[in-house]
Amino acid sequence: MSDSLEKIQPFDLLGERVYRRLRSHLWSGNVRWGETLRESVLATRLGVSRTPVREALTRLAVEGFLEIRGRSFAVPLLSEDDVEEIYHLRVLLETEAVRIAAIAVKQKPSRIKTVEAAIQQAERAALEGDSEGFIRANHEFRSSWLAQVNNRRLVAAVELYAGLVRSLQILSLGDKERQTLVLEHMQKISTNLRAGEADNAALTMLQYLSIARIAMLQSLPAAEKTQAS
Amino acid sequence: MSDSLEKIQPFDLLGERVYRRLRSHLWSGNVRWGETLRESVLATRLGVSRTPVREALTRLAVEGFLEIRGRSFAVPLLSEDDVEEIYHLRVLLETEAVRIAAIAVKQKPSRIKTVEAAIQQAERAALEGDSEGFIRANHEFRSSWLAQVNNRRLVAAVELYAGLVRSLQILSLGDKERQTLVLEHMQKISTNLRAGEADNAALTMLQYLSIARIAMLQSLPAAEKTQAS
DNA sequence: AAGCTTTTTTTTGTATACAGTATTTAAATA
DNA sequence: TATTTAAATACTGTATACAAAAAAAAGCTT
Repeated sequence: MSDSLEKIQPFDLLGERVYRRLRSHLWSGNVRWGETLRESVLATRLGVSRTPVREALTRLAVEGFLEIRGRSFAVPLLSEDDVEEIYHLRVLLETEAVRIAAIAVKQKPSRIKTVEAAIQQAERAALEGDSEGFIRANHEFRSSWLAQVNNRRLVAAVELYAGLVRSLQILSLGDKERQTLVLEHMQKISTNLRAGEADNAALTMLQYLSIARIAMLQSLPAAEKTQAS
Repeated sequence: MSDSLEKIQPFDLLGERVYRRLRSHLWSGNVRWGETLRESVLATRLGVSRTPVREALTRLAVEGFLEIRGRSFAVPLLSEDDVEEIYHLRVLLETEAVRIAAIAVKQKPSRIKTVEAAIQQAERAALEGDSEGFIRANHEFRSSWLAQVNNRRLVAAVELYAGLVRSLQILSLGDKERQTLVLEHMQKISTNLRAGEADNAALTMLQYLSIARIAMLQSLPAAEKTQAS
């Protein structure tokens, strides 16, 4: 499978590395929602100049991880409406994507292996009370079935909208009961995939996302009512 | 409706203006597919420095209007697979979006007016043999029904993927017969919307996109087979 | 002349400089 | 003391400088 003489890839540029660092920083949840970012602060803390920071911020803003407030970039404060919008899209995209994955697994059953590995990882994390590990496994689970989807743009879109609520997952997936519920759905989806039941997989995904949506809404930061004068 | 004392908006920054100019340049079709762009050339021609050009290129790349080839930005060469990917997504997103629009029109029928205006514009352009005007009207038509969709992210996604094939439309929508076919579907969708028939609107949209997909595939630039060594 | 080195040129990636704008702080007036 | 005005500060937007990398050109060898 792997080509020992594949093209050697140039090491990551600063702009790329800053982008990834900032994105995972946003995902980490250690940010104040609504906070406005100062380029020079980030640049200093990351030990680079403002140029690659600015590039990273631009990319993050285009993707929706940041918003433009006035002339600066800010961490968006997700409202209920935002969560509704995102979950509407997630249902649309992920039910379709998982359908495609089910068909792919049907054609070559061995493809289910990575999915099952991710579930085992999640089971272990849930048992050990390792919330961070559970979130990682959850992400691994999504990657594993998405790997069976041959539409790269669809995959990118799924990952994008899932990523937009990632910081809320930390609040939502810390709960033990919720972990069990999520785990059950992961297992059910895996079963559907293994059986090649595209429609069932889509249905289970819908159910999962409905639960996740409610969890997200509950763990939403209290929206400060800003009044226009 | 309009507030005479609404917030005065700052004039567009260079980065924004360059972004729009480059995007419409890409849409214009006056570009060589696969061509690799040189920042300094663009900067000189636009009379600005490389900085805002770079910002615009970054944004365009994130959105998929450009691709990163090595260290530079390049105009992507759309393959058959790309068109299939994009149309798969367009069907998914636009059938759902038009459903929502139909419900919105049902609740307030006057909302159909802008849609009908766009169709009239298209009819006039088709009659006068004004291809450019027809493409504009086609775009106007999409904007008008999208304005009834209250999910901003869904709207943005629809516009994004529609935009990715815009340069191909020039080749595809120049044809007189095709214009008639497209016009018929626009009218049918409008009728469905006016009647508040969400499912029918979605179905008509699917039919329209199926036709458009084939047209796009036919007007695809001959793919030069690049062989890896 | 074909292929390999070496040199030159071009182009990008990042840092920095600087001007204009927004924001904060301080001063002044009522 | 509250409010307005003025001064100072900080931050962004854009241009430019410079170094490293890539590409192109020239020279050498066989």
